[in-house]
Amino acid sequence: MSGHRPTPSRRTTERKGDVRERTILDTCEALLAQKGYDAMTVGDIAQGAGITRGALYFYFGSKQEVVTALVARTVEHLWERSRATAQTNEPRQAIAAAMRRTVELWNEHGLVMRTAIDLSLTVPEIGELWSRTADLFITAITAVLERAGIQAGTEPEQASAMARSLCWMIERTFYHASQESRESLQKASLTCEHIWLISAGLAA
Amino acid sequence: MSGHRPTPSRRTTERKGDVRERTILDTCEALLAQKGYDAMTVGDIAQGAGITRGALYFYFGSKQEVVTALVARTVEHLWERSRATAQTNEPRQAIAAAMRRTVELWNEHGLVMRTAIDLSLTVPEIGELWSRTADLFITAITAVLERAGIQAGTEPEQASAMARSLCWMIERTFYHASQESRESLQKASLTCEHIWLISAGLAA
DNA sequence: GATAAAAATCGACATCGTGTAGATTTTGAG
DNA sequence: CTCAAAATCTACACGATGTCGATTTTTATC
Repeated sequence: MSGHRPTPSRRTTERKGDVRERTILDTCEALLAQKGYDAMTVGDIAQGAGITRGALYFYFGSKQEVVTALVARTVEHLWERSRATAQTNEPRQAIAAAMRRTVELWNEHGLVMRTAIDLSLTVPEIGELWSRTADLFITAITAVLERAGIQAGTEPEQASAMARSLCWMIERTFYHASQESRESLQKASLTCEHIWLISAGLAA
Repeated sequence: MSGHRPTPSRRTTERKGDVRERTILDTCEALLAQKGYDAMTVGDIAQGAGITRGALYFYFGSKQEVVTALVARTVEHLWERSRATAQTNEPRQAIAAAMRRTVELWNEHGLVMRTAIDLSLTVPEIGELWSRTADLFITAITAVLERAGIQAGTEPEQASAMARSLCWMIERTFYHASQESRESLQKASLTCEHIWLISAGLAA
Protein backbone atom coordinates (compact mmCIF):
# COMPACT_ATOMS: atom_id res chain seq x y z
CA MET A 1 0.00 0.00 0.00
CA SER A 2 1.27 3.50 -0.63
CA GLY A 3 -0.04 4.37 2.78
CA HIS A 4 2.47 7.13 3.06
CA ARG A 5 1.77 10.74 3.78
CA PRO A 6 -0.74 10.61 6.67
CA THR A 7 -0.92 14.34 6.08
CA PRO A 8 0.44 15.53 2.76
CA SER A 9 0.95 18.78 4.67
CA ARG A 10 3.08 21.42 3.06
CA ARG A 11 6.42 20.14 1.88
CA THR A 12 8.50 22.63 0.00
CA THR A 13 10.74 20.17 -1.83
CA GLU A 14 9.59 16.90 -3.26
CA ARG A 15 11.02 13.78 -1.64
CA LYS A 16 13.35 11.86 -3.88
CA GLY A 17 11.24 8.83 -3.12
CA ASP A 18 8.15 10.44 -4.60
CA VAL A 19 9.86 10.63 -7.95
CA ARG A 20 11.01 7.04 -7.66
CA GLU A 21 7.54 5.93 -6.80
CA ARG A 22 6.19 7.54 -9.93
CA THR A 23 9.01 6.08 -11.99
CA ILE A 24 8.16 2.64 -10.66
CA LEU A 25 4.52 2.99 -11.65
CA ASP A 26 5.48 4.27 -15.09
CA THR A 27 7.83 1.35 -15.57
CA CYS A 28 5.15 -1.03 -14.40
CA GLU A 29 2.69 0.35 -16.93
CA ALA A 30 5.24 0.01 -19.70
CA LEU A 31 6.09 -3.56 -18.78
CA LEU A 32 2.43 -4.42 -18.50
CA ALA A 33 2.09 -3.40 -22.12
CA GLN A 34 5.21 -5.26 -23.18
CA LYS A 35 4.94 -8.59 -21.43
CA GLY A 36 1.69 -8.65 -19.49
CA TYR A 37 1.06 -9.11 -15.81
CA ASP A 38 2.15 -12.71 -15.34
CA ALA A 39 5.38 -12.49 -17.24
CA MET A 40 6.35 -9.24 -15.56
CA THR A 41 8.55 -9.88 -12.55
CA VAL A 42 9.40 -7.68 -9.59
CA GLY A 43 12.98 -7.79 -10.75
CA ASP A 44 11.93 -6.44 -14.14
CA ILE A 45 10.13 -3.50 -12.60
CA ALA A 46 13.03 -2.68 -10.30
CA GLN A 47 15.52 -2.90 -13.14
CA GLY A 48 13.35 -0.73 -15.34
CA ALA A 49 13.15 1.85 -12.58
CA GLY A 50 16.90 1.75 -12.12
CA ILE A 51 17.00 0.22 -8.65
CA THR A 52 17.39 -3.16 -6.98
CA ARG A 53 14.62 -5.51 -6.02
CA GLY A 54 15.47 -4.81 -2.43
CA ALA A 55 15.00 -1.09 -2.94
CA LEU A 56 11.67 -1.60 -4.64
CA TYR A 57 10.37 -3.45 -1.63
CA PHE A 58 10.96 -0.26 0.31
CA TYR A 59 8.19 1.33 -1.72
CA PHE A 60 5.83 -1.55 -2.35
CA GLY A 61 5.31 -4.80 -0.55
CA SER A 62 4.69 -6.89 -3.64
CA LYS A 63 4.02 -6.92 -7.34
CA GLN A 64 0.32 -6.79 -6.59
CA GLU A 65 0.76 -3.64 -4.54
CA VAL A 66 2.60 -1.96 -7.36
CA VAL A 67 -0.15 -2.75 -9.80
CA THR A 68 -2.80 -1.76 -7.29
CA ALA A 69 -1.15 1.62 -6.93
CA LEU A 70 -1.03 1.94 -10.71
CA VAL A 71 -4.71 1.14 -10.98
CA ALA A 72 -5.47 3.58 -8.19
CA ARG A 73 -3.61 6.32 -10.01
CA THR A 74 -5.48 5.66 -13.23
CA VAL A 75 -8.86 5.29 -11.60
CA GLU A 76 -8.28 8.58 -9.82
CA HIS A 77 -8.01 10.06 -13.30
CA LEU A 78 -11.31 8.55 -14.33
CA TRP A 79 -13.05 9.93 -11.28
CA GLU A 80 -11.72 13.40 -11.90
CA ARG A 81 -12.83 13.32 -15.49
CA SER A 82 -16.17 11.99 -14.39
CA ARG A 83 -16.71 14.89 -12.00
CA ALA A 84 -15.52 17.41 -14.52
CA THR A 85 -18.07 16.33 -17.12
CA ALA A 86 -20.83 18.80 -17.69
CA GLN A 87 -24.24 17.34 -16.91
CA THR A 88 -26.65 17.59 -19.80
CA ASN A 89 -30.33 17.27 -19.12
CA GLU A 90 -31.43 16.07 -22.52
CA PRO A 91 -31.09 12.26 -22.37
CA ARG A 92 -30.08 11.83 -25.99
CA GLN A 93 -27.27 14.33 -25.61
CA ALA A 94 -26.26 12.90 -22.26
CA ILE A 95 -25.91 9.45 -23.76
CA ALA A 96 -23.90 10.69 -26.72
CA ALA A 97 -21.62 12.66 -24.43
CA ALA A 98 -21.12 9.75 -22.08
CA MET A 99 -20.17 7.42 -24.91
CA ARG A 100 -17.78 9.94 -26.37
CA ARG A 101 -16.10 10.33 -23.01
CA THR A 102 -15.92 6.58 -22.51
CA VAL A 103 -14.20 6.09 -25.83
CA GLU A 104 -11.59 8.63 -24.80
CA LEU A 105 -11.05 6.91 -21.49
CA TRP A 106 -10.50 3.54 -23.10
CA ASN A 107 -8.23 4.99 -25.73
CA GLU A 108 -6.06 6.63 -23.11
CA HIS A 109 -6.16 4.10 -20.31
CA GLY A 110 -7.32 0.90 -21.96
CA LEU A 111 -4.34 -1.11 -20.88
CA VAL A 112 -4.60 -0.32 -17.19
CA MET A 113 -8.38 -0.64 -17.25
CA ARG A 114 -8.14 -4.09 -18.78
CA THR A 115 -5.56 -5.04 -16.21
CA ALA A 116 -7.79 -3.79 -13.43
CA ILE A 117 -10.67 -5.87 -14.71
CA ASP A 118 -8.50 -8.94 -15.05
CA LEU A 119 -7.15 -8.64 -11.54
CA SER A 120 -10.43 -7.70 -9.89
CA LEU A 121 -10.98 -11.28 -8.81
CA THR A 122 -7.48 -12.04 -7.61
CA VAL A 123 -6.60 -8.77 -5.93
CA PRO A 124 -9.40 -7.63 -3.64
CA GLU A 125 -8.07 -4.09 -3.44
CA ILE A 126 -8.28 -3.72 -7.18
CA GLY A 127 -11.70 -5.34 -7.18
CA GLU A 128 -12.82 -2.69 -4.74
CA LEU A 129 -11.42 0.15 -6.84
CA TRP A 130 -12.99 -1.12 -10.03
CA SER A 131 -16.28 -1.89 -8.40
CA ARG A 132 -16.48 1.67 -7.09
CA THR A 133 -15.71 2.95 -10.58
CA ALA A 134 -18.39 0.78 -12.08
CA ASP A 135 -20.89 2.06 -9.52
CA LEU A 136 -20.16 5.57 -10.67
CA PHE A 137 -21.07 4.60 -14.20
CA ILE A 138 -24.12 2.66 -13.14
CA THR A 139 -25.40 5.59 -11.16
CA ALA A 140 -24.92 7.87 -14.13
CA ILE A 141 -26.68 5.51 -16.50
CA THR A 142 -29.51 5.05 -14.05
CA ALA A 143 -30.02 8.80 -13.88
CA VAL A 144 -30.24 9.07 -17.64
CA LEU A 145 -32.68 6.19 -17.90
CA GLU A 146 -34.93 7.70 -15.28
CA ARG A 147 -34.87 11.08 -16.92
CA ALA A 148 -35.88 9.32 -20.13
CA GLY A 149 -38.91 7.92 -18.40
CA ILE A 150 -37.84 4.46 -17.30
CA GLN A 151 -39.38 3.58 -13.99
CA ALA A 152 -36.99 3.98 -11.06
CA GLY A 153 -36.21 0.99 -8.89
CA THR A 154 -34.04 -2.08 -8.63
CA GLU A 155 -36.47 -4.69 -9.93
CA PRO A 156 -35.36 -6.56 -13.06
CA GLU A 157 -37.02 -4.25 -15.56
CA GLN A 158 -36.46 -0.99 -13.74
CA ALA A 159 -33.80 1.64 -14.24
CA SER A 160 -31.20 0.50 -11.75
CA ALA A 161 -31.05 -3.11 -12.88
CA MET A 162 -31.05 -2.13 -16.53
CA ALA A 163 -28.26 0.35 -15.90
CA ARG A 164 -26.15 -2.36 -14.32
CA SER A 165 -26.49 -4.65 -17.31
CA LEU A 166 -25.86 -1.81 -19.72
CA CYS A 167 -22.75 -0.90 -17.79
CA TRP A 168 -21.42 -4.43 -18.03
CA MET A 169 -22.28 -4.47 -21.70
CA ILE A 170 -20.22 -1.36 -22.28
CA GLU A 171 -17.35 -2.56 -20.09
CA ARG A 172 -17.06 -5.88 -21.82
CA THR A 173 -17.62 -4.62 -25.33
CA PHE A 174 -14.98 -1.95 -24.85
CA TYR A 175 -12.66 -4.38 -23.13
CA HIS A 176 -12.59 -6.52 -26.24
CA ALA A 177 -12.71 -3.75 -28.80
CA SER A 178 -9.89 -1.80 -27.16
CA GLN A 179 -7.64 -4.77 -27.77
CA GLU A 180 -8.34 -4.55 -31.46
CA SER A 181 -8.03 -1.03 -32.71
CA ARG A 182 -9.32 2.51 -32.38
CA GLU A 183 -11.70 1.86 -35.23
CA SER A 184 -13.37 -1.14 -33.66
CA LEU A 185 -13.60 0.78 -30.41
CA GLN A 186 -15.38 3.57 -32.25
CA LYS A 187 -17.76 1.15 -33.93
CA ALA A 188 -18.39 -0.70 -30.70
CA SER A 189 -19.30 2.56 -29.05
CA LEU A 190 -21.92 3.24 -31.70
CA THR A 191 -23.47 -0.14 -31.12
CA CYS A 192 -23.57 0.36 -27.37
CA GLU A 193 -25.00 3.82 -27.78
CA HIS A 194 -27.71 2.42 -30.00
CA ILE A 195 -28.70 -0.25 -27.50
CA TRP A 196 -28.63 2.24 -24.67
CA LEU A 197 -30.89 4.59 -26.62
CA ILE A 198 -33.35 1.83 -27.40
CA SER A 199 -33.31 0.67 -23.81
CA ALA A 200 -34.14 4.19 -22.73
CA GLY A 201 -37.09 4.20 -25.06
CA LEU A 202 -35.48 6.74 -27.36
CA ALA A 203 -35.24 4.62 -30.46
CA ALA A 204 -34.49 6.46 -33.68
CA MET B 1 -3.23 -31.69 -23.42
CA SER B 2 -5.40 -34.79 -23.25
CA GLY B 3 -4.61 -35.58 -26.83
CA HIS B 4 -4.96 -39.25 -26.12
CA ARG B 5 -7.09 -41.81 -27.89
CA PRO B 6 -6.37 -41.19 -31.60
CA THR B 7 -9.10 -43.74 -32.15
CA PRO B 8 -11.21 -44.51 -29.11
CA SER B 9 -11.46 -47.95 -30.76
CA ARG B 10 -12.83 -50.70 -28.63
CA ARG B 11 -11.00 -50.97 -25.40
CA THR B 12 -12.57 -53.49 -23.11
CA THR B 13 -11.19 -52.12 -19.90
CA GLU B 14 -10.69 -48.51 -19.07
CA ARG B 15 -7.10 -47.47 -18.53
CA LYS B 16 -6.33 -46.75 -14.94
CA GLY B 17 -4.90 -43.46 -16.11
CA ASP B 18 -8.22 -42.38 -17.57
CA VAL B 19 -9.77 -42.55 -14.15
CA ARG B 20 -6.87 -40.66 -12.63
CA GLU B 21 -7.16 -38.00 -15.26
CA ARG B 22 -10.79 -37.48 -14.42
CA THR B 23 -10.01 -37.46 -10.72
CA ILE B 24 -7.40 -34.80 -11.30
CA LEU B 25 -9.85 -32.57 -13.13
CA ASP B 26 -12.48 -33.08 -10.44
CA THR B 27 -9.96 -32.20 -7.75
CA CYS B 28 -8.91 -29.17 -9.72
CA GLU B 29 -12.48 -27.99 -9.96
CA ALA B 30 -12.97 -28.45 -6.24
CA LEU B 31 -9.81 -26.59 -5.36
CA LEU B 32 -10.71 -23.82 -7.76
CA ALA B 33 -13.84 -23.31 -5.72
CA GLN B 34 -12.01 -23.50 -2.41
CA LYS B 35 -8.94 -21.37 -2.94
CA GLY B 36 -9.07 -19.94 -6.43
CA TYR B 37 -6.65 -20.29 -9.30
CA ASP B 38 -3.65 -18.42 -7.96
CA ALA B 39 -3.63 -19.99 -4.53
CA MET B 40 -4.11 -23.45 -5.94
CA THR B 41 -0.77 -25.20 -6.39
CA VAL B 42 0.18 -28.19 -8.49
CA GLY B 43 1.06 -29.94 -5.26
CA ASP B 44 -2.46 -29.30 -3.96
CA ILE B 45 -4.05 -30.85 -7.00
CA ALA B 46 -1.77 -33.88 -6.88
CA GLN B 47 -2.40 -34.36 -3.19
CA GLY B 48 -6.14 -34.02 -3.68
CA ALA B 49 -5.99 -36.63 -6.42
CA GLY B 50 -4.00 -38.96 -4.20
CA ILE B 51 -0.74 -38.87 -6.13
CA THR B 52 2.59 -37.09 -6.12
CA ARG B 53 3.46 -33.95 -8.02
CA GLY B 54 5.75 -36.03 -10.12
CA ALA B 55 2.95 -38.37 -11.08
CA LEU B 56 0.68 -35.51 -12.02
CA TYR B 57 3.24 -34.25 -14.48
CA PHE B 58 2.81 -37.55 -16.26
CA TYR B 59 -0.72 -36.49 -17.14
CA PHE B 60 -0.41 -32.75 -17.54
CA GLY B 61 2.54 -30.54 -18.29
CA SER B 62 1.54 -27.71 -16.01
CA LYS B 63 -1.15 -26.18 -13.86
CA GLN B 64 -2.38 -24.28 -16.88
CA GLU B 65 -2.79 -27.47 -18.85
CA VAL B 66 -4.85 -29.00 -16.09
CA VAL B 67 -7.18 -26.03 -16.00
CA THR B 68 -7.32 -25.89 -19.78
CA ALA B 69 -8.44 -29.51 -19.83
CA LEU B 70 -11.03 -28.73 -17.20
CA VAL B 71 -12.35 -25.82 -19.23
CA ALA B 72 -12.37 -27.97 -22.34
CA ARG B 73 -14.41 -30.60 -20.56
CA THR B 74 -16.94 -28.06 -19.38
CA VAL B 75 -17.14 -26.21 -22.65
CA GLU B 76 -17.76 -29.50 -24.39
CA HIS B 77 -20.81 -29.77 -22.19
CA LEU B 78 -22.04 -26.36 -23.24
CA TRP B 79 -21.65 -27.19 -26.90
CA GLU B 80 -23.58 -30.39 -26.53
CA ARG B 81 -26.38 -28.65 -24.72
CA SER B 82 -26.32 -25.95 -27.32
CA ARG B 83 -26.78 -28.44 -30.15
CA ALA B 84 -29.45 -30.32 -28.26
CA THR B 85 -31.62 -27.23 -27.81
CA ALA B 86 -34.75 -27.25 -29.88
CA GLN B 87 -34.86 -24.32 -32.27
CA THR B 88 -37.97 -22.21 -31.88
CA ASN B 89 -38.96 -19.94 -34.68
CA GLU B 90 -40.95 -17.45 -32.68
CA PRO B 91 -38.36 -14.84 -31.52
CA ARG B 92 -40.04 -14.15 -28.18
CA GLN B 93 -40.04 -17.82 -27.30
CA ALA B 94 -36.52 -18.30 -28.62
CA ILE B 95 -35.25 -15.53 -26.38
CA ALA B 96 -37.03 -16.85 -23.33
CA ALA B 97 -35.72 -20.35 -23.99
CA ALA B 98 -32.18 -19.13 -24.52
CA MET B 99 -32.18 -17.20 -21.28
CA ARG B 100 -33.59 -20.13 -19.36
CA ARG B 101 -30.90 -22.36 -20.73
CA THR B 102 -28.20 -19.82 -19.96
CA VAL B 103 -29.30 -19.58 -16.35
CA GLU B 104 -29.02 -23.33 -16.06
CA LEU B 105 -25.55 -23.30 -17.57
CA TRP B 106 -24.30 -20.68 -15.16
CA ASN B 107 -25.90 -22.39 -12.22
CA GLU B 108 -24.20 -25.65 -13.06
CA HIS B 109 -20.88 -24.50 -14.42
CA GLY B 110 -20.54 -20.94 -13.17
CA LEU B 111 -17.26 -21.55 -11.42
CA VAL B 112 -15.46 -23.01 -14.40
CA MET B 113 -16.99 -20.49 -16.75
CA ARG B 114 -15.77 -17.63 -14.60
CA THR B 115 -12.35 -19.23 -14.45
CA ALA B 116 -12.31 -19.60 -18.21
CA ILE B 117 -13.15 -15.94 -18.65
CA ASP B 118 -10.52 -14.88 -16.15
CA LEU B 119 -7.80 -16.92 -17.80
CA SER B 120 -8.77 -16.10 -21.37
CA LEU B 121 -6.12 -13.42 -21.54
CA THR B 122 -3.32 -15.33 -19.85
CA VAL B 123 -3.83 -18.77 -21.35
CA PRO B 124 -4.26 -18.57 -25.12
CA GLU B 125 -5.72 -22.06 -25.33
CA ILE B 126 -8.48 -21.12 -22.94
CA GLY B 127 -9.00 -17.85 -24.74
CA GLU B 128 -9.55 -19.82 -27.90
CA LEU B 129 -12.05 -22.17 -26.29
CA TRP B 130 -14.03 -19.37 -24.73
CA SER B 131 -13.97 -17.26 -27.84
CA ARG B 132 -15.39 -20.15 -29.84
CA THR B 133 -18.10 -20.58 -27.24
CA ALA B 134 -18.96 -16.90 -27.35
CA ASP B 135 -19.18 -17.05 -31.13
CA LEU B 136 -21.76 -19.77 -30.79
CA PHE B 137 -23.88 -17.52 -28.64
CA ILE B 138 -23.35 -14.50 -30.85
CA THR B 139 -24.45 -16.45 -33.89
CA ALA B 140 -27.56 -17.61 -32.10
CA ILE B 141 -28.45 -14.12 -30.93
CA THR B 142 -27.83 -12.75 -34.39
CA ALA B 143 -30.25 -15.25 -35.87
CA VAL B 144 -32.97 -14.28 -33.43
CA LEU B 145 -32.47 -10.58 -34.04
CA GLU B 146 -32.68 -11.06 -37.78
CA ARG B 147 -35.79 -13.15 -37.49
CA ALA B 148 -37.27 -10.34 -35.42
CA GLY B 149 -36.68 -7.93 -38.24
CA ILE B 150 -33.35 -6.30 -37.36
CA GLN B 151 -31.33 -5.62 -40.46
CA ALA B 152 -28.60 -8.19 -41.09
CA GLY B 153 -25.01 -7.06 -41.29
CA THR B 154 -21.99 -6.16 -39.21
CA GLU B 155 -22.34 -2.39 -39.18
CA PRO B 156 -22.74 -0.80 -35.72
CA GLU B 157 -26.51 -0.83 -35.67
CA GLN B 158 -27.07 -4.08 -37.48
CA ALA B 159 -27.80 -7.51 -36.12
CA SER B 160 -24.31 -8.94 -35.86
CA ALA B 161 -22.78 -6.05 -33.97
CA MET B 162 -25.77 -5.78 -31.66
CA ALA B 163 -25.61 -9.49 -30.97
CA ARG B 164 -21.98 -9.18 -29.97
CA SER B 165 -22.68 -6.46 -27.46
CA LEU B 166 -25.71 -8.30 -26.12
CA CYS B 167 -23.60 -11.40 -25.70
CA TRP B 168 -21.01 -9.51 -23.69
CA MET B 169 -23.76 -7.96 -21.64
CA ILE B 170 -25.11 -11.36 -20.75
CA GLU B 171 -21.68 -12.82 -20.09
CA ARG B 172 -20.63 -10.05 -17.79
CA THR B 173 -23.94 -9.68 -16.01
CA PHE B 174 -24.08 -13.40 -15.36
CA TYR B 175 -20.43 -13.48 -14.39
CA HIS B 176 -21.13 -11.08 -11.57
CA ALA B 177 -24.54 -12.36 -10.59
CA SER B 178 -23.41 -15.97 -10.44
CA GLN B 179 -20.97 -14.98 -7.74
CA GLU B 180 -23.82 -13.70 -5.63
CA SER B 181 -26.67 -16.16 -5.53
CA ARG B 182 -29.19 -18.09 -7.56
CA GLU B 183 -31.71 -15.36 -6.93
CA SER B 184 -29.59 -12.56 -8.31
CA LEU B 185 -28.76 -14.75 -11.28
CA GLN B 186 -32.46 -15.21 -11.91
CA LYS B 187 -33.15 -11.51 -11.61
CA ALA B 188 -30.21 -10.64 -13.80
CA SER B 189 -31.51 -12.96 -16.45
CA LEU B 190 -34.84 -11.16 -16.48
CA THR B 191 -33.09 -7.86 -16.97
CA CYS B 192 -30.98 -9.19 -19.81
CA GLU B 193 -34.01 -10.79 -21.42
CA HIS B 194 -35.83 -7.49 -21.25
CA ILE B 195 -33.02 -5.58 -22.90
CA TRP B 196 -32.64 -8.25 -25.54
CA LEU B 197 -36.38 -8.10 -26.29
CA ILE B 198 -36.31 -4.33 -26.57
CA SER B 199 -33.25 -4.46 -28.79
CA ALA B 200 -35.08 -6.88 -31.05
CA GLY B 201 -37.94 -4.44 -31.29
CA LEU B 202 -40.24 -6.71 -29.34
CA ALA B 203 -40.84 -4.44 -26.38
CA ALA B 204 -43.77 -5.34 -24.17
C1' DG C 1 28.30 23.79 6.05
C1' DA C 2 28.30 20.45 9.84
C1' DT C 3 25.47 16.88 11.75
C1' DA C 4 22.32 13.55 13.03
C1' DA C 5 17.94 11.50 12.05
C1' DA C 6 15.19 9.75 8.38
C1' DA C 7 15.00 8.02 3.86
C1' DA C 8 16.72 5.13 0.43
C1' DT C 9 19.48 1.43 -1.36
C1' DC C 10 21.99 -2.77 -1.50
C1' DG C 11 23.28 -7.73 -1.27
C1' DA C 12 22.61 -11.97 0.91
C1' DC C 13 19.54 -15.33 2.51
C1' DA C 14 15.61 -18.44 3.36
C1' DT C 15 11.45 -20.16 1.23
C1' DC C 16 8.40 -21.87 -2.04
C1' DG C 17 6.53 -23.41 -6.34
C1' DT C 18 7.84 -25.16 -10.71
C1' DG C 19 9.33 -28.44 -13.98
C1' DT C 20 12.73 -32.33 -15.18
C1' DA C 21 15.06 -36.83 -14.88
C1' DG C 22 16.11 -41.31 -13.65
C1' DA C 23 14.97 -45.11 -10.89
C1' DT C 24 11.21 -48.08 -9.50
C1' DT C 25 6.81 -50.24 -9.20
C1' DT C 26 2.38 -51.55 -11.14
C1' DT C 27 -0.58 -53.02 -14.83
C1' DG C 28 -2.39 -55.82 -18.24
C1' DA C 29 -2.06 -58.12 -22.88
C1' DG C 30 -0.39 -62.19 -24.85
C1' DC D 1 4.10 -66.12 -16.35
C1' DT D 2 6.46 -62.54 -18.62
C1' DC D 3 7.70 -58.29 -20.21
C1' DA D 4 6.80 -53.93 -22.28
C1' DA D 5 4.07 -50.00 -21.43
C1' DA D 6 1.96 -47.26 -18.04
C1' DA D 7 2.13 -45.10 -13.80
C1' DT D 8 4.40 -43.46 -9.85
C1' DC D 9 8.01 -41.82 -6.81
C1' DT D 10 12.12 -39.26 -5.06
C1' DA D 11 15.57 -36.04 -5.73
C1' DC D 12 17.28 -32.12 -7.95
C1' DA D 13 17.94 -27.61 -10.26
C1' DC D 14 15.98 -23.32 -11.16
C1' DG D 15 13.68 -19.02 -10.74
C1' DA D 16 10.85 -15.73 -8.25
C1' DT D 17 9.44 -14.02 -3.92
C1' DG D 18 9.89 -11.55 0.29
C1' DT D 19 12.83 -10.46 4.50
C1' DC D 20 16.86 -8.61 7.06
C1' DG D 21 20.68 -6.17 8.63
C1' DA D 22 24.25 -3.31 6.99
C1' DT D 23 25.36 0.74 4.44
C1' DT D 24 24.89 4.96 1.93
C1' DT D 25 22.41 9.04 0.65
C1' DT D 26 19.01 12.94 1.70
C1' DT D 27 17.37 16.41 4.07
C1' DA D 28 15.99 19.26 7.89
C1' DT D 29 18.09 22.02 11.32
C1' DC D 30 21.37 24.58 13.78
